[in-house]
Amino acid sequence: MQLTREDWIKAGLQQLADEGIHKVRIEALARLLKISKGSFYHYFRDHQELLDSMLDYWEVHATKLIVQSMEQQDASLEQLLQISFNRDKKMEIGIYTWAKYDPVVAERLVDIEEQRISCVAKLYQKKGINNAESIDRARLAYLTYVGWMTRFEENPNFDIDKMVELLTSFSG
Amino acid sequence: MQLTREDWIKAGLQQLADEGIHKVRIEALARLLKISKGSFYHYFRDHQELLDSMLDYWEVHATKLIVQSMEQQDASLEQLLQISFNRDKKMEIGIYTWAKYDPVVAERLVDIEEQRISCVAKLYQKKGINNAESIDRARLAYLTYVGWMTRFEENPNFDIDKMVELLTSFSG
DNA sequence: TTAAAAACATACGCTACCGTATTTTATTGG
DNA sequence: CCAATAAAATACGGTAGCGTATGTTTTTAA
Repeated sequence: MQLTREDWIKAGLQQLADEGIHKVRIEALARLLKISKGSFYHYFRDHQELLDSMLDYWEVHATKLIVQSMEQQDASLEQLLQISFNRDKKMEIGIYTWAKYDPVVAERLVDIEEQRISCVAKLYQKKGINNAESIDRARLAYLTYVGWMTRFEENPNFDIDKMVELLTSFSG
Repeated sequence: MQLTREDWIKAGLQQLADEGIHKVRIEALARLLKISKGSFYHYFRDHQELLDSMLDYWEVHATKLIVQSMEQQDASLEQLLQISFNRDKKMEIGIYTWAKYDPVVAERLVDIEEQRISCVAKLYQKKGINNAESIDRARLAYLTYVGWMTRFEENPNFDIDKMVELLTSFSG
């Protein structure tokens, strides 16, 4: 079966999730796809173009669509946080770690995370919390999410339910 | 002036903080230290031994000493969080990112973070919060810290004071 | 002072990548 | 069917890094 450009991108993203951005190498992907590396250059000018394409692909498939569906579905704050904390995080943490090495990725991540934060902030407002505090609380929830994503695989002592409970309870 | 083993370790950690673990290369460090790479092998058997030594060094100098001093100095929760959020984080984030690529580093980080968490939990208890909730709140604060460490450089919209305020206020 | 040891420099072979050039095989439209 | 195009394979030269071997300088200790 003939490969497509998208096959290379998916293989790159899979490798990113499994091994990190530094293992996203043309020859390694070619081995995984059981094809010669020569054909890679039919679909991409160079290694960088693959990386760019991977980020584009992820941005559309893993983020924009999710934010949209959350805005539509009218989910509760608790539900949104539970969904966020429970989704498969391997790809996501791969992207975040990648951003630590690539300023272009880092920049695009800021846009995405600000979207996510304002999404959460709206749900805090729905619970009757004022505008300013809603944003602060959304930022806190988001940072907790990033921290959890970073550490939950290595340290199993973090209880999602407890975190969500604390993040969604009012302060006195 | 003659170099020491510690000079190589410090250079390695500096490179880790500045460029990440993947740029901690023998020949790159030799260039930085303005010395030939041949002499590296006088102090270390191989590249891995340098990495091991770097982790040892960091564990002693950046963590054990800090935890000790905090336990002694009888600081408040707010003070501890402020100090944690304000310290230079470049080295720390370098280590955490490194852990994503190296299971040995990841494992040692679990011990360290559990120490830190129980340290924070004790301060929550001092404020009159019961044992179980203190630990949950300490975990929340810790995850927020990790998330903030990961993102604050790229996204300046996170306000430390607001985060500390939310983390230290009681819930109703 | 001088021989041994430590520190440092140089040169080498090896591997894993990159990107290019060239050739071979498949696919497709006229 | 058969050119023309696309896809894939092969072969090449180049770079960066590893670890070893070997040679040179510097330091140390008897």
